[in-house]
Amino acid sequence: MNNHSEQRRSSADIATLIRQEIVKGNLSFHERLSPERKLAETYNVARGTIREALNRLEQDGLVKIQPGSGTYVIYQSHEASASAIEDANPLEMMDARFALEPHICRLAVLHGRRSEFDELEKLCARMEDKLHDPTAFAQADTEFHRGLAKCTHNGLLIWIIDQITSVRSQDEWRRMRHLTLEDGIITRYNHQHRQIFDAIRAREPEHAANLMKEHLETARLSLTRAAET
Amino acid sequence: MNNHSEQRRSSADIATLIRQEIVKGNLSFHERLSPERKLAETYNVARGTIREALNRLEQDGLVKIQPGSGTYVIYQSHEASASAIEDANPLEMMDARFALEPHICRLAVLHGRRSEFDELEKLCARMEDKLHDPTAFAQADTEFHRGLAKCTHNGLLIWIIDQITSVRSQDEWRRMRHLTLEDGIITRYNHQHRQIFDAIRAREPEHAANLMKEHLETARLSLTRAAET
DNA sequence: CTTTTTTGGTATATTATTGGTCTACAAGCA
DNA sequence: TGCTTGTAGACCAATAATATACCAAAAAAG
Repeated sequence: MNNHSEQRRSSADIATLIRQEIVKGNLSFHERLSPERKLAETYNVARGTIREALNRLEQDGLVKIQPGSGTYVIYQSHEASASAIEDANPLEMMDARFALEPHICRLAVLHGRRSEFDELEKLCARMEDKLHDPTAFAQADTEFHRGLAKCTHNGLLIWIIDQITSVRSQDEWRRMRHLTLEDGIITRYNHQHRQIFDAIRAREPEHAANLMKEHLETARLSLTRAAET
Repeated sequence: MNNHSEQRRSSADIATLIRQEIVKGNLSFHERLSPERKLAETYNVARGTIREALNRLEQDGLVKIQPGSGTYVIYQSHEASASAIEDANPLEMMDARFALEPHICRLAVLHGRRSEFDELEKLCARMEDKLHDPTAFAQADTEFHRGLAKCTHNGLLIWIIDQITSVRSQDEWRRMRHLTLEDGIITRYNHQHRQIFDAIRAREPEHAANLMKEHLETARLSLTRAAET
């Protein structure tokens, strides 16, 4: 409304201005605001006024003031996180894998090359080796499933698997995986992986697809069980 | 708003800069970052600051620090790999649909609501109406298959279908579609769509899935036939 | 294989920056 | 007048960034 440059601005005005910067996304999550002295300069206002505004914003939960360090934005703008794939939940992902991976097994049988099968075998060995290291196992597991996709020689399918995997590697997940990946489960997964691999190398598409379904069913079960605890 | 040149950069700022490099794709999957000392030089900042930033990025799961070796990107940026979808060919897409859509039919039976089925029926009617307008038919067809995905209530699957569809709508495609979409084919598609829809409304998951496989087989055949001419 | 180089990990003293606090003063308003 | 609010400046304590040196593991060179 008013904006004659030489007007005195209240702390509430400043708070509004900075709040707008934040929700508009000019200042994004975890970003540090300019120091109070600098803000005072840019807004042409005394430092005390800035401080009052910032305290207000902190009470509103937009900002965290850390003495000696700075003032940081703690507010997730909706636009930033709404990337559709970002907030897929575990069960959605399992359904997507259920759709894709059995058929990927069939295609792997059809189009896979010996060298790629050798790769898969190495990955099986690595997973069996990492029985007591859930993190390393999970990584090898991801590569195994990606390796299956690579056997199809279908760039689109590989891309889709990669996208799904990128969901899999989100933060919330890592915690859940620690819950689910006990030694017993890993042993079982390894057995299933090996079976799937054998079926593919033996060029038995339907068998491989069915084994994959079993495998995914196992994974889904341990997921839901972990979710209940 | 901040950093008019002469502001001291905090580790948070550095973390933000490097994070941007990664998500923009300047630093891609499995790539090694410059050594810390070098980064300190290029960002004009002390090594400790770089280290703090990198530790942050590691906690965020963007990066893996390997002592004695280097720091590696472990994050696949969506934007960077988006090109993979640009140059997918028709047959790759058909295989992907073969993997996805039959299972989508099963899930549609499980989770679909009456209102969504009504939507599908309208789309069937619209397609039957557009027997002599290939462009309009193709559009309704796309919406029908997307509608099936919506019945699953699985945001991830819907997203994937949308991505695949965006491949479908490329230029080269439209030409091919004119070749393939004669009246006879459209009639046959309509019949199959109607069958699939009936099976879903009758809550017969396997039947619906099999009908979808037939449908896709038909589509693939007319594609390959068009490619030969 | 051994040696050298590179790389991240750690420690520390120093310096600079930043928010926190206090005081004195001026401007606007009831 | 008396109250509130913004201004200006000084100083403090907490924190972070710097600069430097040295270590251990990995990688590269010989």
